[in-house]
Amino acid sequence: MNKDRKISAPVIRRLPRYYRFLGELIDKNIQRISSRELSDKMGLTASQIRQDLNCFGGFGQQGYGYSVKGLHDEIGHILGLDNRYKAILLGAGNLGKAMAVHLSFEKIGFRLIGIFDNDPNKVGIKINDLTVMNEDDLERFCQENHPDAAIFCVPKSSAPELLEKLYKLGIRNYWNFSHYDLAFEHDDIIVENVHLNDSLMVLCYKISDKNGQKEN
Amino acid sequence: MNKDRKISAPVIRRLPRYYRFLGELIDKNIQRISSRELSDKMGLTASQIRQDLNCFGGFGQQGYGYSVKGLHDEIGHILGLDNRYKAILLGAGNLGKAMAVHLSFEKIGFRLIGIFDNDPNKVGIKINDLTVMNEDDLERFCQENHPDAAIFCVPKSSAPELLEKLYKLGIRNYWNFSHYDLAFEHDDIIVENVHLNDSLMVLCYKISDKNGQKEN
DNA sequence: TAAAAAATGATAAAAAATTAACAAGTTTTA
DNA sequence: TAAAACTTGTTAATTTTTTATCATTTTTTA
Repeated sequence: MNKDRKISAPVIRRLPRYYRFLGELIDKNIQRISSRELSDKMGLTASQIRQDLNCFGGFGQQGYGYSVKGLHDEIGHILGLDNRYKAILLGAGNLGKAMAVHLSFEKIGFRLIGIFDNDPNKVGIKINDLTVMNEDDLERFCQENHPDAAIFCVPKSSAPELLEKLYKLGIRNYWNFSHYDLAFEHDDIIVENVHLNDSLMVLCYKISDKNGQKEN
Repeated sequence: MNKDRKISAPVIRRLPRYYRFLGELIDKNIQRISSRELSDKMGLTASQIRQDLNCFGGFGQQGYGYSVKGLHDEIGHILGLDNRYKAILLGAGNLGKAMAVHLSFEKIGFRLIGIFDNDPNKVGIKINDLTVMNEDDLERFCQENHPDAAIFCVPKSSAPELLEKLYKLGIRNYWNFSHYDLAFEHDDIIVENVHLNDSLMVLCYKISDKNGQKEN
């Protein structure tokens, strides 16, 4: 699929953003766009957009630009959004519930097939059309359904142990919300982190930095 | 405070992670650490750690290393975590509620002082010790309380309009969860984005990429 | 229909970020 | 107490990422 393997992380992280902006253009019924116009909208350089896209192939046409729909589809395909990776959610607390309800998994490559919690009060609750299961059912469930990925919405304290359990059950891909860095015990797992605390701290830094500059 | 202004974004984004790891060392009663040891734990190079820290000053000592507690405090201070920036939360849906309940604002530079929603069914609900207010009360509330930052947990569709409202009320700092890029209408605002969709798409890419490599 | 304008993809240049190397100083060991 | 082992902060080298340039092709205009 890819031109020649190993796309750099910065490029990959920009792809979803391209995808989003192109989606908005589709909604506005715009059919073609040049790297220049897109760069204006997105606050990037046109050069960067062309460079990024050319990691995967020449999707544009000289003198014309890019087909919005065509490029949107291409990027969706590059990201693998046409997959339906089976995901299970660990932790049905506020955060886990929010993720289950808030996200449109089906549009972005996943299907949520199970929700687990070890709190008996949570077991049995319905979220979307799934019933929260006890963590004791994990083994049976995984053997029957072979989930591809796990969404980690558990407290830091239970993260390491739970990771081991899931690793033994064959799960290698993780979306991690716990305030804990997975991925050190095993070198064959993929982890995408959402460190909310870290993000808020960065905002705190930026605010403090701005205020500091004013004072100078 | 800073040695000489303008710290690069990659460095800033690593600071919370250093802070977290140092916090764990404190919990384990470890009092000193070398850049080498820390780099092993964190999966970085020792050189990078020393380089990063030296953006802000020489916190270590030759032959000894760094005082864990001292460095933790320094980084917390650099991040501005000793502030209590007043934050309001917009959107008391699943996601907003999760943020309010899940995060320890007070430990990371903020204080949550108000929650707003435009859904009458949500107004009046208690989250933590705050009662959800109607968005019509925003103006009065802001004039009385002067919040420093807004946490954006609203749907994409209402994001642009709400941003304008808050901008007019003087709010310049945003933590953005909406699937929308703020920060183009105004060049004097600070936005820290948490694009959950984007993050999940990146995971999707990584999984697809790994599978693709296997097939090759 | 011919010239001008516009736009890509590719290559080259520049800038930024990471890693390596090392002098200078501290701690530990024997 | 003297030598060996460590470790930082800094400077240099390397690598990565971003930006600029330009030949080539397409579209638009007159």
